[in-house]
Amino acid sequence: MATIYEVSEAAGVSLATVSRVMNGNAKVSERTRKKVEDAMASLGYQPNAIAQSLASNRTNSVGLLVSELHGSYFGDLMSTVEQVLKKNGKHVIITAGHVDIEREHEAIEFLKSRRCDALILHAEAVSDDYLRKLVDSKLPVVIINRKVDNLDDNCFVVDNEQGGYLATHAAINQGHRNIGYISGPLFKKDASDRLAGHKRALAEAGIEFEESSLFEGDFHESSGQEGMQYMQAHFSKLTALVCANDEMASGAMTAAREAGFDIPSQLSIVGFDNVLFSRYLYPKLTTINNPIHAMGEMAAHWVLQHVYNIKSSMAIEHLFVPEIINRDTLGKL
Amino acid sequence: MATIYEVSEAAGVSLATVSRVMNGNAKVSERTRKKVEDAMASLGYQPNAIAQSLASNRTNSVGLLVSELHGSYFGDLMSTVEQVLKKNGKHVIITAGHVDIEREHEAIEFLKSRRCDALILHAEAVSDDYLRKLVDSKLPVVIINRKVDNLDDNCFVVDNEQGGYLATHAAINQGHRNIGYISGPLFKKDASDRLAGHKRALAEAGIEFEESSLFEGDFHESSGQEGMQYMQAHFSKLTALVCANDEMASGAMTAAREAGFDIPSQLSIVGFDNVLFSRYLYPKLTTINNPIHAMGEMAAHWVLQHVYNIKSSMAIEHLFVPEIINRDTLGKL
DNA sequence: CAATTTTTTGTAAGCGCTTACATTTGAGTG
DNA sequence: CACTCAAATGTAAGCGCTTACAAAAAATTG
Repeated sequence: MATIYEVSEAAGVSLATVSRVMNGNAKVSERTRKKVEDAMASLGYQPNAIAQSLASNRTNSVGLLVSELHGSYFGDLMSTVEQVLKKNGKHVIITAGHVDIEREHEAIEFLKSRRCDALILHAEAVSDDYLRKLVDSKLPVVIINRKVDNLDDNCFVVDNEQGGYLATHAAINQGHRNIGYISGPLFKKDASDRLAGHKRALAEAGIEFEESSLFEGDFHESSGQEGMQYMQAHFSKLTALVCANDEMASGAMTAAREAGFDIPSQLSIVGFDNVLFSRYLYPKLTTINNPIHAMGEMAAHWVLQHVYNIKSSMAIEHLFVPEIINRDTLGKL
Repeated sequence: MATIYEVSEAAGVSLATVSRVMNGNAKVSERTRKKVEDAMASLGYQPNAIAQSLASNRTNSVGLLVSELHGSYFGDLMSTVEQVLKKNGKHVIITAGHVDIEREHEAIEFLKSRRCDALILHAEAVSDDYLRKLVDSKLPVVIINRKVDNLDDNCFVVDNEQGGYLATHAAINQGHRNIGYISGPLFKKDASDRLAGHKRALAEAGIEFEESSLFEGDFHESSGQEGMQYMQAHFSKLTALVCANDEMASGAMTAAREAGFDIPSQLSIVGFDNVLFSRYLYPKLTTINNPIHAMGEMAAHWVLQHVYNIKSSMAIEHLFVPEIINRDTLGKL
């Protein structure tokens, strides 16, 4: 692997000059630029990014923490962030935190040790305090899908409460009054916010919230099935079921079908997130759009603007509004 | 951010000693080790991985190229590889090639410039020659889901021909004789191998392959729909449809349903890959298991053994056998 | 206890770049 | 053509580590 020395020798110029043509910042005469470029080409020179980073204290890479590497939600997020950043010559280092405080910690430390220029975090387990300290340390950080007090400028969130409201409101609009709800793990802010929205819609329509109508799931497919089974046992009067994410909605649909319900004529279902596969389900899932794509894009642009001084026409917004996607699983009562 | 100098000063030892306790390779007396560790702790010292890499010519990171960052198939792959490697203190740098020769090239160059210790590639667009050169360059490379001549030791593949055979064979076993086939883009080896298997099953059963029974798709959902429409127009006698991946099977199912077919009583469908969502489909998709999880695991272990000398009990196998997953979309004729 | 061997520690030369600063080159003047 | 001044190039000091090699300290031996 050729080094900058060999290039400088082959081109008959100094190290500094080679570096200058590589980075294109300082001025170099046309003639020498040409010589250097020829030398690079003939040697197949490829700069050593590690050495560049060490010398310049800039890695041109941004760290991205997601909870899982698989799953539609994170797939969309990673894909979007990578695309925007790569388009601007920056690179993404992705790590997974697995919603575990230790592992999220470790992942963030890893990203820091790789000297990422900025961090984009979908951190669910670490504490608010930890995140505040991180931001205080002057490392540019953006936080996705989580609102941390005093860190408003760094957070990008969807209005989960409003999303929860919209889902239940849509069901009520179709005449439903006995509405089951499968929530996510309620210690998670987004899960409890969505539930709060559900309750608000209920209250607004003068429907009393019944404890037995609630099943606390874990955002995974299987807990949707369990939730549906729970409903049959404890809240069998339900005509509509609102689920706090699409995975659980899918599980609930399977269980409902196995129990002999036709969807939506006998049971309506509403999901949340609008992940890619929600439209592959049968019937196609009515759900709440979680603008994860828009958030990822925004996060990437924030980094571009704040860290790399690359301006874009995109105005930075911190709160994203969810909206209902009407498909085929919500029917009139 | 504290450096090794500050640690050495605080501990009253030399640079080298600090380095030694960090890496734990050379021997250091208990007393000094303790002093150094205390100094590190009190300074909150975190080694600079960039500097370590430059000095040691070892980054402890392996590059992973996938075609897309989203999608079940790649999600599974990334997840598996990351888990195995992280468990051994190695890190993964993920990039996407988007099945485009330029972008795959670029992605690989990026990984090389980041000085990855090894590369795990799911490269679909670059040429065999390019890959051979890469391997010749002494960079440890493992290639997933692609067989390159003379690179047998570096390739991990599923037997696609056998998979294609199994899918069609299963349909024939259920009495089907008019079997449509939606292939992937045939310039791709895996797509043409699967088709070859399909033809072998046909031939074995004494069924003549008809050109009109074949639709060449692109592995995406929408081409499954198009394929189904094509079948109705040009091969309407079909009673079973074999699709070269689950995405297309899902699209075909949607189109079939819209055309009024009941699955599987009026039309049977078989997929390929057994990605996660195939069991969320309704009816649950009968498909061929593509042991992507096993391949990812194997690839990671190969790297561990060959690059880092970390032995594991896992024996390296290069060919993976597919098998049929019987669910609900294939019925008796 | 001096001599020898072994273990522990220190010294210093890189790794391949960037960049402040110094020097050279080359127009542009009068 | 000597004299400025700006533009182009070169020099050299790091960036924060690792690691041969050398030196010192500790353990062993007769």
